[in-house]
Amino acid sequence: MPELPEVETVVRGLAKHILGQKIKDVKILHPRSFVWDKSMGPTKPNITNLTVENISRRGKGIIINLSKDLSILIHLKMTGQLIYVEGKSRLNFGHPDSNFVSQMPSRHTRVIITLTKGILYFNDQRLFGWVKVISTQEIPNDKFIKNLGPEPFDTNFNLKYLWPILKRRAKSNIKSIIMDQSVVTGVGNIYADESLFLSGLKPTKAGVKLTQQQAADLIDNIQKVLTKGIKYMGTSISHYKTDQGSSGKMQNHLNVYGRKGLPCKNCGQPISKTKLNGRGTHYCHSCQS
DNA sequence: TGCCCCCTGCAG
DNA sequence: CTGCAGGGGGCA
Repeated sequence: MPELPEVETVVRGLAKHILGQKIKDVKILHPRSFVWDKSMGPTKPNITNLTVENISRRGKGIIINLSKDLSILIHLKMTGQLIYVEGKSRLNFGHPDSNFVSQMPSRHTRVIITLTKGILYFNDQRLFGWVKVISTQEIPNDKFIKNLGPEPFDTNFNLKYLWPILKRRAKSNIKSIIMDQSVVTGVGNIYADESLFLSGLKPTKAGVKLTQQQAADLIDNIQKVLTKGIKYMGTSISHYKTDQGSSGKMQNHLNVYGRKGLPCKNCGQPISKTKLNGRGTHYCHSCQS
């Protein structure tokens, strides 16, 4: 899925377009994709006529606050998309981005939320993602939200915080540590590989073996790579699209991810790809140790 | 704290 | 046909 930069891009786009709009209708095309918090009782909550008051992000989760103290929590997981189409048109001709998702609903549309001025489509090929209705005050107790560590740009994601974790998780490789959402939120497979490349660290390196300087640099590089990802509106390699249905541009600026066999942009040696923690893992054999 | 699993679809 | 895909929950 979308990692932090992709989710942040979607959140910023939605904030620009749907704030203040009222929900006119909700259509559920696949029951797996639409759930609600157990505190809401056994029957499907009705969110029609509620107003979109705020949109934010926590880790890779999207939080849409509605009126009447209700909220929608959304996780895109691997293949989720949230696409907003202004007006009632189903087709969008002449869009400048050739990768624009031209027809909504698509084959993988799971939930359709009709708003006052447009329609919000939740698409999800693999059905791992979800749209969850929850009372706003219950959000901190949500299973997904509760487990999240600090945001990567939060000042308390610092060496003093990370160092003891590296010491404690003595057997864990550094990639699995930075991808653990309870350690720091928002880093997924692409940006983990990219930040480890910038740090000159092999993904398999034991976290406990990092020096304090390396750990501090890693924090810095995680922030740098995520900032760059946001600047380029995310990485569109397979399913990710912005809220406007266009592709991100960060795939053109990656150093290692998806570059197996291509020359390292630093030393020219071919980029290696292996499997680590069950995930495809890219690195430069010569620049990272 | 690793590993299997949830799914669909596409490349090899 | 098998393996793989940007996530994370539940389970030893």
